[in-house]
Amino acid sequence: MGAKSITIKDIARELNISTSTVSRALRDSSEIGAETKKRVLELAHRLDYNPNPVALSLLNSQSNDIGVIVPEIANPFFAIVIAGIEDVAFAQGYHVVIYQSHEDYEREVLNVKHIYNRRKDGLLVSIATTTTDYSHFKHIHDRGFPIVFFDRICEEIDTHKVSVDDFDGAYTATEHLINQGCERIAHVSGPDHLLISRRRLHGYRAALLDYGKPISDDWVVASAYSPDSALEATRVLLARADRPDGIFASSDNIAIGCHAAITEAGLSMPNEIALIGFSDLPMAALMNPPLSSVAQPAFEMGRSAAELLINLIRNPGEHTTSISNVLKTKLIARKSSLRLIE
Amino acid sequence: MGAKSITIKDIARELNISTSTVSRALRDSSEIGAETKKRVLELAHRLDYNPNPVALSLLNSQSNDIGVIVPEIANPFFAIVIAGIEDVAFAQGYHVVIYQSHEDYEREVLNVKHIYNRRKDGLLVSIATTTTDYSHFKHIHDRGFPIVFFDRICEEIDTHKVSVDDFDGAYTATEHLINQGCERIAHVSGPDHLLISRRRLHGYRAALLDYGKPISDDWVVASAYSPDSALEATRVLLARADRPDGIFASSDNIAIGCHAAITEAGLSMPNEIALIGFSDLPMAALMNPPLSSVAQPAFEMGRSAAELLINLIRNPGEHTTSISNVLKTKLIARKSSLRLIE
DNA sequence: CTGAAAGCGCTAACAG
DNA sequence: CTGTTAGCGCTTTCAG
Repeated sequence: MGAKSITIKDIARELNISTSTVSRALRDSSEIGAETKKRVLELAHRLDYNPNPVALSLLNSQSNDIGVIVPEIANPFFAIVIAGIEDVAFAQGYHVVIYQSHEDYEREVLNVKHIYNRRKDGLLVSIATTTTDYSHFKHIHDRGFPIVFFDRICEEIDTHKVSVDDFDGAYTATEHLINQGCERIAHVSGPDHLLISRRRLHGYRAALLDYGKPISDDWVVASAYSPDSALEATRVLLARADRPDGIFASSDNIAIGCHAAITEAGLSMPNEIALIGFSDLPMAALMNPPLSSVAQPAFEMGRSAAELLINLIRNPGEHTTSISNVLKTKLIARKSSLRLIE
Repeated sequence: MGAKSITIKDIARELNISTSTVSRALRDSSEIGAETKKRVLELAHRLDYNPNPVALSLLNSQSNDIGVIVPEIANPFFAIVIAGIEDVAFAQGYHVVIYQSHEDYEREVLNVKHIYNRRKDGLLVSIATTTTDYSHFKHIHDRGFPIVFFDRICEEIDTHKVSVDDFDGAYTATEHLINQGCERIAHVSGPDHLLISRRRLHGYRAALLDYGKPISDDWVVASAYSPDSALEATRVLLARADRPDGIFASSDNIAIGCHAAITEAGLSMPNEIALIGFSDLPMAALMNPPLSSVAQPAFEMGRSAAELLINLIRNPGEHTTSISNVLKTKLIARKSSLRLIE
């Protein structure tokens, strides 16, 4: 198993002093003689002593780790959020441990257990699409474990949350399609039970209503947040007699599927049909035609969530009201929807 | 800090037996009476008892966690490799803890320390581009800590490695450009000190040599493995009097930069200039024109690396020769390079 | 079949 | 200023 790592005991023996003295010297306690302190520090350095974090963790029931659960790290949106989280956490001396639920409820439950049992100091989470029961979160939240939700938040639990203004972003996207002259605007939505899906759907409906455009359930098709699923859904949409001339997709991943279906059907973007997504992932600009989208401040979302969590960790018990930080989105118009020169 | 979690001590007290008996009953030891065993198990279940993994970890100096260090999870190639790793690890009862070096040497050193100190059971790593000193790996490897390198491997350390046949993949890509009628073939390479960069460069050179095509250092420009860096490099290349009519990019991320530069210069792909990348990331097919590439079996690479590592963990000391698993690549020809109908 | 005791590495009262 | 003791939660000899 390899050479044993050295402990304060080794240092104590070598120096003929007690382990507590070594411990105190290492932590630069004021009640240790300058001379002793120096000798300890020197030997520790020479021996390349490293405190055993596991022992610390057992002692304090804390780890300086914060757990993050996302559906998929392969999704660039989440990768960027994580970068934001790490940015703050690292600066505050926390290490970020990443977990993937793979959109699977069972896996999410396992991850939560792992995080709780391993004495992580807190949890940042964006819930899986298959999750409809929140008792695993409730369970640890009731025991005082710090949780902050981001993006795919859970309304049922009273704690801090960070999200974007999905309604507003969706409204703006739909409005944009209307401004470009679209008359029959469809929506490929995300899974129903996800709050972000519903909010985006509502924003879409509200814009149509405000502008007196036709609204119909036939124009709204549900899809998972994946290109494959969206491809299928869009095919159905395009096969209709009253084919839409504009599509607002609930995410860029969905928009990729729409994009493929439109290309496959031989329709021209944006003239025969205009398309806009949500998130503005890096690849949006690389598509052909480049995909319009609603940009989300992913990095900022990660930063904010991490800040709120660390606050919760450091000031436990302070039963102030839970904060819901709602970030602004930004419309990015590209060729997939730009019919007019603005 | 919330309700204390319950321990074997609680169970012991409740049942008026000793903790050791509880411990044994829980582990289904053969030397415990069926009756006692039943009562313990029942109470444990009723109380929702969970063993404290931190205590176990302190006791055994192991954690059932394996650490993985990648440059960036936002890179889909690594995200897929990780999925492969998780696939194997999860089935074997290990949890995968993901670390990012962000291509930063200092960060990589920190990650390695964390993994070693936290008593992770092993390390899977693809090294950062800025890493030129391998002593942090050497240090823990010398102490018997199990390490397996994948993709960006480190030759200096004698342990298992998983990579693809970079030379062969590069040769095939270059050969493909030659077959498509390219005469002046350039290469946008990755950082020099990365083995994969050098191997791909050599494959490129070998193909040109074999087919009697012109070879020149002017045709080879170095770039970081990022679109931005490649964009700059390609601009220089395209500004040359003897502009190339084919480019082999050392990775898809580099190819994205080449793609942008070519489009920016108003050149047509593949007729005026053909382009091929390396990795076949999902986005390659979505570009316009779709990007040709050399597919790497990323998932398989993850699986293989995890298997080798778990083997190393479970059979320590067995000083058999280190295995180098070299996986095959596959040419994926798309419109960015296909001039002829094959 | 079961209990008492020691110990993983470290810190924090409690004595000197 | 420094040492002794106890304990975080668990397993594992060693004694019954």
